[in-house]
Amino acid sequence: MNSKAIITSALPYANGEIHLGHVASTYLPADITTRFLRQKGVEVYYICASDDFGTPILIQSEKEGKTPEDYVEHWNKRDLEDFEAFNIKFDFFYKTSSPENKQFVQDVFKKLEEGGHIYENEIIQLYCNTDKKFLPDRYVIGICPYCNADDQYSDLCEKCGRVPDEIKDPRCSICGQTPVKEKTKHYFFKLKNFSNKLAEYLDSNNNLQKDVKKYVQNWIKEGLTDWDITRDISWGIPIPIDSEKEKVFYGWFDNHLAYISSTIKFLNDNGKDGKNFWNESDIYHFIGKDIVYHHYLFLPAMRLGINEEYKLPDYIPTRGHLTLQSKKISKSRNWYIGLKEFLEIFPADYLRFYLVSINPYSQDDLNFDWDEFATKINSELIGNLGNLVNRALGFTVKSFDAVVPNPEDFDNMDRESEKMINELTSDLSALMEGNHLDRALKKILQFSAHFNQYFQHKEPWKNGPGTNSCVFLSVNAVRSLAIAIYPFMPESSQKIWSQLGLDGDVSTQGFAEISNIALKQNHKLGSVSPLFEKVEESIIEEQKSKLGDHN
RNA sequence: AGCGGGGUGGGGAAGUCAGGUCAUCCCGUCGGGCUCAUAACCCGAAAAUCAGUAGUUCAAAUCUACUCCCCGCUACCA
Repeated sequence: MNSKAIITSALPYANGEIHLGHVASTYLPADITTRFLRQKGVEVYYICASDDFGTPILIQSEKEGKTPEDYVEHWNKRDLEDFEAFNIKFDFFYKTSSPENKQFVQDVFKKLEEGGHIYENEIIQLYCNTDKKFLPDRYVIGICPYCNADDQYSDLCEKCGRVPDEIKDPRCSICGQTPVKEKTKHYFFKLKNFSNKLAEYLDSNNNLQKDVKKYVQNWIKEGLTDWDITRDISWGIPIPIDSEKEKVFYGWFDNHLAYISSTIKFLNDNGKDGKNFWNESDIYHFIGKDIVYHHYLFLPAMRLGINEEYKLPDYIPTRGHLTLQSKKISKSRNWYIGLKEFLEIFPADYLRFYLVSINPYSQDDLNFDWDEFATKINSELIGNLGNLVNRALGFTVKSFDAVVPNPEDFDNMDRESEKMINELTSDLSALMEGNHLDRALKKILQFSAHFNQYFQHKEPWKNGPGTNSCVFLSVNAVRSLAIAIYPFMPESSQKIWSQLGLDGDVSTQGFAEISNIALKQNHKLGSVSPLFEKVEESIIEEQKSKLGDHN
């Protein structure tokens, strides 16, 4: 394992709030991985930024009568607040509209141009004579050529989900007039040039998921198309060519470069050589499956195009989309749960626990189900893990005056339990390093279940022989759990830590401490109380009834 | 259409890449126990020809071929 790592997650588009789907696939897995690597002693930084540019933001800000600057500033702040409430802890949350990113993007463009990877081409684009501007993407609405739904964007039909090649009956989304076709000069990135090198990169990187790799390799085999990287709008990073004042870069040209520019700024501000650090680190980009194309092809191609001045990704953990009650999340149909709204009802750790437990390391979609959420929280988190913590510590308080007893000679069952503690570190490490967060969490529950059984068999409340050993090992198992669940549920982890009577921040404990039997006789526990409150069915029913139309 | 992923006891999932140690986990049902613990927890039982067919093999949920059925992606989006 590399001693340095940079972790990023897909940049939230600054035009709406963070919802459950966002955090499930990218921000939460990335946050957990960051916390885990830090426990392993890796110098790791989790960097993110808001994605500020593009047509949808420009249009929306115009509608709301705001400048795009103010508009994205608002969402940048709000998103960060929501992330923090969910204990997604970035080391730095910046923005693609930062001066550093502007500079960086323009530099990269120039280098690509010098390298012969950029060319100009005239394309035909719709132009509105009333508004005197070109109309890319969402500036044009019309009839979807596939399903004939009216009032759809030219770059996306929300009815059927497809991307029209050419929309029927095009209209300007600002004034409703029919636009005309005009020629305009655009810049293209020669993605084709990189087919071989991309194939090599994908082949040689064994950390990438096999299924995603296959999928991308097929695209390469079918032949890549060069990529239009400019737009005729005012909101974006200007093209660094004097005669092109009216053009900006397409959002997907500039946004992922903010991974690098934000990291460099953060590290340089903290007295490190950002570029060196980047190149010495393992680079992780956590994404959802919808942006595989950009991260497995555009992003590496652009880094290859500037001679790998910044190293290519080592890991691109890609996860599926979240459905809600088995249906696609949709804001317009009110089939949607905002992160903020959720956290007003349930603790962050409940959501973190549930989302991880249903989220495999694959592109498979996962489903948020309210009933399943309640069951998993009540029976697995509370009935199994919470119960063990509470019964082991509570019993020690009641029967041993909160003091850890001196163990007697271990019998077979004690030794087996001791072994479980000894092996938990390596069992979990293997799973977490392989990004199998769901399996690691299951392993933790298995561990906890074992100690529930052990406690039951030993019947320490009867105060027979072996009671001291049982209490001794159980309390130490709780300590192991506290450290092990830290990446997943940092708040609960810290609570257990305090209940154990341990000082300081549990996050400073190294991962190997999980297997250390560190609480010796005479250690005094803190004050003990149940960690979790059960999820009430009535609240679940209330939440379910909020979804969907209420006309 | 192409590509990708699936079909495992009543429900939801794991296991499939490296075939045997495997039929596992959670919920539910039934019976028992315990009383330290948030009506928790522990033990046990019923219930699956692991979609179907054919094959490879000493051995297949796992590999191969074909068939049926689901879902996702195809360059906007986590």
